[in-house]
Amino acid sequence: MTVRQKPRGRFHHGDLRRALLDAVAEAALEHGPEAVTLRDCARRAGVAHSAAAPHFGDKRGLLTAFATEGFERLGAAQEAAMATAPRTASAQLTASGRGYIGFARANPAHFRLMFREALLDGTDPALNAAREGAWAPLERSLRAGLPRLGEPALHQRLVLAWSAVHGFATLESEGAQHILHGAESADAAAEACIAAVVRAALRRGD
Amino acid sequence: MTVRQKPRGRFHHGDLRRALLDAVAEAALEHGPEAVTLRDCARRAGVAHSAAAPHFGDKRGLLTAFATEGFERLGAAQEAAMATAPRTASAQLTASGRGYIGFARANPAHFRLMFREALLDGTDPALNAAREGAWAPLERSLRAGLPRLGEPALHQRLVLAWSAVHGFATLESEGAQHILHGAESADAAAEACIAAVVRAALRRGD
DNA sequence: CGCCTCATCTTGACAATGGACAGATGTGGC
DNA sequence: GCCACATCTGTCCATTGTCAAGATGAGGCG
Repeated sequence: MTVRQKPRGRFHHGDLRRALLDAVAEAALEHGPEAVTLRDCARRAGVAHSAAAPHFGDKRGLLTAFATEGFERLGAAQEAAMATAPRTASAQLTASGRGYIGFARANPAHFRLMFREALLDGTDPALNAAREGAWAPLERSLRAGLPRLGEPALHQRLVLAWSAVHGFATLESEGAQHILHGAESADAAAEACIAAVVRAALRRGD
Repeated sequence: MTVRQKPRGRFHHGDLRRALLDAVAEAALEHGPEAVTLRDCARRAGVAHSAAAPHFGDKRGLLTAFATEGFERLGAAQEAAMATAPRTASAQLTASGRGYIGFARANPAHFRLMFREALLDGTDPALNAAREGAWAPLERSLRAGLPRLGEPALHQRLVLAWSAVHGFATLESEGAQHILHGAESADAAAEACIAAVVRAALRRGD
């Protein structure tokens, strides 16, 4: 009756939980996030088609766990970039944006799946915690850079920065590269976008 | 063998093409864009599940036609907003953003489906034409407002504005309202975001 | 060591889906 | 009046996600 969430030891398969999550990454990269199939993931992991049930419950559970891992890595990418940047507010904010867009670029299918709400379990506490954690660095750096701004005004800056960075990453990973980049290189477009966002977000005055 | 009451139209069905597209809109609104089912759409339209083939080919064709219609309406929403706004560059750009976000708000499921590249036929000429047409108003108004800016710099402004407006609309329609709005009203958040984008996009200097 | 509990995994079944096909049925051209 | 053809129906098939029942092996306890 008691369902143990954490499998303690490796069982028949070495680590099926990890193997299945890796299989999701593979499948999402090959055929797109919405085309991920439970049976295909099981095939990739070399197990029967219902072997995922003890670990993730159902397909939604598997994708939710995958998305949770994505949000954790998205937050970590920002933290890593910020750790090696100067402690200036603008440098920290720039690093956060670079980490965000960098993660979306390095893991386009993973990134897209993280925002397919219909495929995920929105009530999962781990997912929500990871999601909050992923957008905390941006909020923290912005709040540190604008200490005297009131709460509502600060929230507006946050929405602006979040929208622009997320919008760029989304458009890029969604197949609209031809629109975004034009004749320029992808990196230059990203850098220009981040710079503009940082300037607008840290602008003085209400 | 359920007896179906056929509407007395010219043909078997009055206008099945339109009925199916409306069914897609209904289904997408109820269960999300990725949960749209060909058979369910056919049921809503009161026809057999293979009746869509002559009109749209397959499911992807149906969704592609639906997305195409969405891009056309997205462009029209911006044009309509711009037509009633002053001819100032900033007013035109603001109106364009309002039209964009307004469409995404009024048709959240439609808007989301338009950017599910994996569900659409990216080679469809009508889709691509409508997509270009939808983002033309923003480019036109920005280009008119910055006549002396060089091409690459102008492109960067375009990317910034497009990213921020699209990012806001995406986050809002993707179920991240709790993050975006905070204690504020949704309209205030949108207006503040648009205002910041217009200010940043029309800023003088490279 | 022997056994026993239980999580893990397999097999088989089921309903639902998308696509393909042959055939019925109405529409418009001749 | 008659025929070519687009439209629509019913049926079949492979695939999918989920469930139920059974096999398998790990680790605890005597």
